[in-house]
Amino acid sequence: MRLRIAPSPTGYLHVGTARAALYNWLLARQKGGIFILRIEDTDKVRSKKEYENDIMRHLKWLGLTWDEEYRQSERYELYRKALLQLLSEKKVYISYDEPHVEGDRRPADTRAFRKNAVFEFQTGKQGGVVRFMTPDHEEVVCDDMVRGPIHFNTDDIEDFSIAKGLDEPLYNFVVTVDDIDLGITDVIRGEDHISNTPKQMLLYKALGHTPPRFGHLPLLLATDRSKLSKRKGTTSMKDFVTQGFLPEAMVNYLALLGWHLGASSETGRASAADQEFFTLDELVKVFSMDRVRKSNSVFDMAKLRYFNSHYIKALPLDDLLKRLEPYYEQQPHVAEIAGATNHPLHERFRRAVQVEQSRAELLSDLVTAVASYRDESQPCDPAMLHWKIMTTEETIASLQHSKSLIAGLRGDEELAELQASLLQKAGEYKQGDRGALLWPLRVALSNKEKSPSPFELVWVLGKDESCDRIEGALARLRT
RNA sequence: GGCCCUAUCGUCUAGUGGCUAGGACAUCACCCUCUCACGGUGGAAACACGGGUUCGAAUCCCGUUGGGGUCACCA
Repeated sequence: MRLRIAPSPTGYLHVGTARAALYNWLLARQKGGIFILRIEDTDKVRSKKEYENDIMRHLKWLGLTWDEEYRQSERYELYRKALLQLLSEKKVYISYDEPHVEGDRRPADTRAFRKNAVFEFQTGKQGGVVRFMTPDHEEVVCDDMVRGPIHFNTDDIEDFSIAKGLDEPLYNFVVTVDDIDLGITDVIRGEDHISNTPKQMLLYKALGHTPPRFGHLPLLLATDRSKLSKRKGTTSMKDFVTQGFLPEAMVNYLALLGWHLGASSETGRASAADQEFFTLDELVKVFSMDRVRKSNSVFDMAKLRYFNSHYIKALPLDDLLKRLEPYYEQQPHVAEIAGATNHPLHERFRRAVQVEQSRAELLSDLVTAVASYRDESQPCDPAMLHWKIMTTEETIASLQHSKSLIAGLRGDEELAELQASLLQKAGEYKQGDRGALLWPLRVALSNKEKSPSPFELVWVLGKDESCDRIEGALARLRT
């Protein structure tokens, strides 16, 4: 089994391309086949090396490694040979006709070009286009892996162009020549290629080969059910990366968009126990084309984020710390602390990550959250420190009480131990109204209305920094 | 417009002739709780429509409507 992903380097790796790559890769790995990356760079004007690099980088980021690599720009000899062959067999012809009359948007009657057909390029004449001599009244049937047989009538297919001159072969032609040459057995691609399929099947026949199996995947749609475009949201893999998505989440979500394992119970009814979390390795085992859906799917950022937070939570701390590294440039001073294990604030940083881990949906958010644990944060609005209808005197008393409790700590307590002892003290304070003790403490430590619990904050900041912050808050209250 | 694909909660989906139409995300309520998250429990929420076939249709057939793709000397 030989499969391929054939992106054209005219843009950054698109999420739709990534999904097609994933499905091809999964099948190849499952069947012990070969997964090929073929860069379709015959469009010399729009193809850019930058895009090619981006596509490769992000396929790797997803974990989709390839076994063979080709570039169409390096294979022109192959296309030229095939073109000459078809020309000599008069299965294609050269046309110098203009495809469209000026101002006319109707499709041209390309078959009419046949009356001026020639089979050799005229010297000195510009703009000869090679067209396929599409047969009349023939049925072409594509037995699609996801849709079943799709019927086409060749009368609906024009004499499509396959090359500009001898040295500029066009899409349908290069794809076919390459897929034959590379021995591609299965073509899994987007539904937008369905209309190309009969043309390519015709070319297979003309070149004396049997077409591969085709499988056309449903398309990814924006929330308004229109085509997924840059304006409608994130589409390129590199943007998902900078936003802080994990490849595990991306792979998992993409796999589920158009594919489903099916219910595990015999009744056929799904239950909460049904699996929706899959690693790449698990997908290799259970993925199958016959469970691919036929209809298009809307790309839902909210669910992707849900998967992302799930995988962030599941990451071991050291692993998570490593994944965070690319995001430090958004918070330069974090990089300094995180990078040096002997930095005085390094342990605090690690603890901050640990505390924020369960709260973050995106890696970039996590880095931002962690950055607020540094020393030089601004003192807060004293009014925020009051719990319910506490007076300034009561709040001061509360904070002083907290401070004496924290000052009495050994300083190396585990989080659970620390929480238990502080919680007990809070229960004894003010008839068990914990907020009277915990709210001012938490606000004094975080300078925020919303934050992790004061226990976690003390654990992260340490005894000394915690006392300093409480002292700072007290000073503000007294003025 | 021609050709092609497609149609279950807002979204992703389970379901292949008999189900109180199930799950997940999102949403709402409650619980947990000093706040925000996390977590837990519960609720609201769907078979596009019209004809058939059948004892019986979300499931099969036809049509309508909606959505999508494609109609380049791009890929």
